[in-house]
Amino acid sequence: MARGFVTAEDVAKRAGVSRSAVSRTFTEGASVSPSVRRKVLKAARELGYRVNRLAQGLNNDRSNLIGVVGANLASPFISKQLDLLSIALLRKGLQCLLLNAADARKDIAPLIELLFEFRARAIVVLSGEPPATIIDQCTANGVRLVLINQMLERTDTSLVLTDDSRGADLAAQRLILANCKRIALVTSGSNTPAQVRRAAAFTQRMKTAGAEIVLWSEGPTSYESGYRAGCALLGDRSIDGAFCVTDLLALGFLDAARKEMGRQVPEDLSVIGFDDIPQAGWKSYELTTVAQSFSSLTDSVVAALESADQETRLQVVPVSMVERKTVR
Amino acid sequence: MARGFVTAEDVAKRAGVSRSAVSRTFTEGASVSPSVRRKVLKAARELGYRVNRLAQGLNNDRSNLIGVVGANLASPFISKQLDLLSIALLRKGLQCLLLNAADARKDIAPLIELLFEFRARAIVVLSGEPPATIIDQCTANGVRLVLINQMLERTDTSLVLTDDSRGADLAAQRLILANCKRIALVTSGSNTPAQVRRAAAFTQRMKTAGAEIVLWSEGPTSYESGYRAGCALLGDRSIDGAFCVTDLLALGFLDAARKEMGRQVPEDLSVIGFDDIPQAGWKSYELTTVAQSFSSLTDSVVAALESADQETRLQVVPVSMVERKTVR
DNA sequence: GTGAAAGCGCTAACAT
DNA sequence: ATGTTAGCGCTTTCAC
Repeated sequence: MARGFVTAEDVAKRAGVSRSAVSRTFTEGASVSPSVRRKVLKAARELGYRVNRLAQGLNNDRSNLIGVVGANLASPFISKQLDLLSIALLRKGLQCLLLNAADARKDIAPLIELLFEFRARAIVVLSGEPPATIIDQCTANGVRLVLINQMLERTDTSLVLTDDSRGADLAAQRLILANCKRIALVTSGSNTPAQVRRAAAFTQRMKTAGAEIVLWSEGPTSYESGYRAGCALLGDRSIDGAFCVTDLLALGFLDAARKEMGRQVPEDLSVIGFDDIPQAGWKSYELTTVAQSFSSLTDSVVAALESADQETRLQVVPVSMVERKTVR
Repeated sequence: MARGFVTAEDVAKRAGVSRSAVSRTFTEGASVSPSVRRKVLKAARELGYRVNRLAQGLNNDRSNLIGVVGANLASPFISKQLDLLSIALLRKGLQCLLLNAADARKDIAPLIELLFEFRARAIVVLSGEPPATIIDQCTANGVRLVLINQMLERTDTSLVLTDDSRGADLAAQRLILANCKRIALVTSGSNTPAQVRRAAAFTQRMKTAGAEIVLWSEGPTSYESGYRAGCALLGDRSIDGAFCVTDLLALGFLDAARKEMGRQVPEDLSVIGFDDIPQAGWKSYELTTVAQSFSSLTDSVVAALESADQETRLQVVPVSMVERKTVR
C-alpha cells in the first residue's frame, strides 16, 4: 500500500462495525440502522474515506462511466454539445469518459471496445456511426448506445435526431419568400447523414417550387470550405440565394460574398445557415439560420441514457427559424 | 454473470494454459514464450477477450484515466485545448475522464476527489485553481497535478504557463509603434490569473511609455462583454488603441467599434487581442493578436504528465505576434 | 439490522 | 517460462 487511500476496512475498524456496515451506508437503499450509519459517516469523514470506484465497478460488472465519442471537438457546434452534456452527466452522478475520434473517424469500433474495457454504462456517439458488429456487442452486454444525428435504423439503439427535413424546409420556404430564383446549396465533402438529409429536403422543396439549385459539396465542414464555396460560386451573378447546411459554412460563405465577391447581403444575396452557433449572432454576421435547441438535444440524450428499456427511442429535437439580417 | 464479458480465465481454458499466462501476454514486458503467447492471442481473438480495466486498476491501485477538469468548454480557446489534449492522451494510451466544472467554478475540490475515487493517474486542470488541501492529497497519493495558466507557486505541481507578460509586452510595443496615445485595456470581471498577468504587464509597459490607459473589467470573458466594453468606452473619441486580454473580448470590441460606434479600424483605432482563436482569422475580423501555440501547450501538458519526478516542472509556452489588419 | 464469507477479474510474488 | 496462490476493495448472499 504505497498510496495512502483509506479503505472501507479502515473505516469499519474506527467505527467499530463490520466492513459490510460501511458498504451498506454508502449504498443507496441498503438497510442500516441510523446509529450505525452515523458512526460510519463520522469515521469516514474523519479518515477522509472515498469509495474506490474501480472495486465497486468490478463488483457490479459496470462502472458509472458514460463513454462519449466524437470528433471535431473544437467546432462550435460539437463543443457546445459536449459542454452541456458533460454538465448534465455530472448532475446525474455519471462521469464522462471522453474519446476523441479524430484519428478514428471511419472506424470508431476500437474506441467503443475500449469503453467496454472500462465497463462503461452507456455510450454516446457525437459523430460517426459504429459498425453493426459493435452495436451487437453493446446490445449483448447491456450497454445502451445513443447515436446523435446518424442515419441508422435499428431497434436496439437510441437515436437523437434533429428535425433536419423540417429545418431545410423552413429554409427553403424563407428563400422562396425572399423571391430567390437561383440558389446555392452549400454542403461539405464529408456528407454526414445530417447534411445529406438537409440537402435532400431542401432540394426537394426547391424542385417543387421551381427554383434552380447550384450544388457545392467539397472539403471538410469548416469556415474555410464555406469561404471557398462562396468564391467559386458567386462569380455567377445570377445566384441570389444560398442555403448552407451548417453555420460554419454559412459564415465563410458570407465573408466570401461580402469581402471577396462584392455582394451586398441581403440586398442582392440572401443566405441561410443551420445550427445557430454563437458566432451566427455576432454583429459582423447576424446570420439568419435554422436553430436546433442545444438544451433539448442534451435533454434527449440524457433521457435516452436513463430510459430503462433497451428498445429504440427515436427522439427528434425541434428546429426553429431565427430571423436575423441575411435574408431579404 | 448477466453480462457476457469474456474473462482471462475463459481464455486460459480455451488456450490450455494458466490464467497468469494470459495476464502476462497482455502485460508489457512480461516473459512468455512465443508459442504460449500465440495460443493465448488466438484464443483471445476467438473469444473476443478484452482486459477488464476496472480489475486491472484495482490491482495496481491506479487506473490509466487522466482526470481533466475545466469550465467553459464551449469557448473557442478551451475547446481547442480539449480537442488537442484528448487526442494526445489517446495516442499515449491514456483515457480522458472529463469533469465540467461549470457548477463548481470556485471549488473544484469535489471534482478532484471524485477523480481520486477512480484512481486517476494524473489530473489536468484547464481552468480554476484547486485549494491547498486538495493539492496535498494529490501529492500524498502520487497523483500528478498539472495546472494550466494558474498562479500557484508550489513545488509539487506541474505548471504550464503561457508567456503572458511577454505577450502583453509585445502588444504594448505594437500599439506604441502605431502611435496610440490613449488606450483601452479590456479585461473581464473574472480576472483569471492569466488575465491579471496580461493586464499588469501591459499597464507596466504603457506607463513607462507614457501612454494613457483606460481600464475596463466587467462581466464574463465573452464576445458580449467585449461588445459592451466597446460601446461604453468608445464614446470617448480620443481613444485610439485597445488591448483586449482575450480574442473573444477583442472580437466583440471590434464589432462594437465598427458597427455601433462608427469607428474605422485600423484607421482611427488599433485593436490587439490575445490567444489567436480560429475566429480571429475570419475575414470579418482579421484581428491582429498575440498567439499562443495550442500544440506546444498540449505538448507541455503531456510532457508534465509523463515526467517521472514529482517536482515542479514550470513550463512556459512561447507567444508570438500575428499581424493581421486591426493595427495601423 | 448486522457480521462473516465468498467472489468480481486481474496482477504479482513465489515456487517450480 | 510457467503454474499456483494471495490479495486489490468492494458488494452481496447467507446466517444469525
